Amino acid sequence: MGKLKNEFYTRRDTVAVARGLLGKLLVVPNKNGERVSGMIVETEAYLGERDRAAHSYAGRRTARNEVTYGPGGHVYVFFVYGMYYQLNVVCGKSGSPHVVLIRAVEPVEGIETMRIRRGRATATGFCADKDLTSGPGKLCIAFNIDRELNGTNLRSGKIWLEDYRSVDEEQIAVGKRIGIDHAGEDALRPLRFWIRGNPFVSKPRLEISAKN
DNA sequence: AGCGAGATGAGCT
DNA sequence: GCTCATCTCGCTG
Repeated sequence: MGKLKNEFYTRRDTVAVARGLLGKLLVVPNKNGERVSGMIVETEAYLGERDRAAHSYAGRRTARNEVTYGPGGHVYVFFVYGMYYQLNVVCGKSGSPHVVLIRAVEPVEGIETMRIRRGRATATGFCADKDLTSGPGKLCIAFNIDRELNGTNLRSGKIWLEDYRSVDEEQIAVGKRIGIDHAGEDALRPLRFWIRGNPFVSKPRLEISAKN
């Protein structure tokens, strides 16, 4: 169960990384060293300066997205909607600000820890298991991911990815990315990937084709 | 089971 | 000022 090598993030195109991340295990140990982990079931590719949906579109390089201009194999975490964080993996080589957004995982280890953290975000203090990590904001709460992790190397001891399950190509569903209607034609591109039928996928019904 | 509003802050797409 | 790579709750039916 070793951490994924750096080449996983740097050597292939971003779509291949987004597909390849399905079935991998996201691990973020807590302060006691307990493993909190989940299998990635939904991703989106953001293709840098020529992608209207990307933060770096048209060369907008700012303090916020600076780490996306660095080498692949690091984490890009940003704050959105005044309340939520989003976890991304930086891909490719320095100067090419491509990322893959991790949109959903299936809980594997540390599930009780996730229940406590997610319960704090609800009025009742309770969170159904199917809602623990079934969205980009939810999984950041369940894994305690915030801006402190921005820029962290994925081969550090704070957050990493491991091999876990292999996913056949025909299990991968493809669709439009979520929440980027402002991106014009790029909003239609088939850059969202998920494991068909997995109950932790955030919006399963938007499949536009089974193959790329 | 599906919508609309509200929460909340950072960057202007 | 307004727009978000969102989520929860409360209303409808």
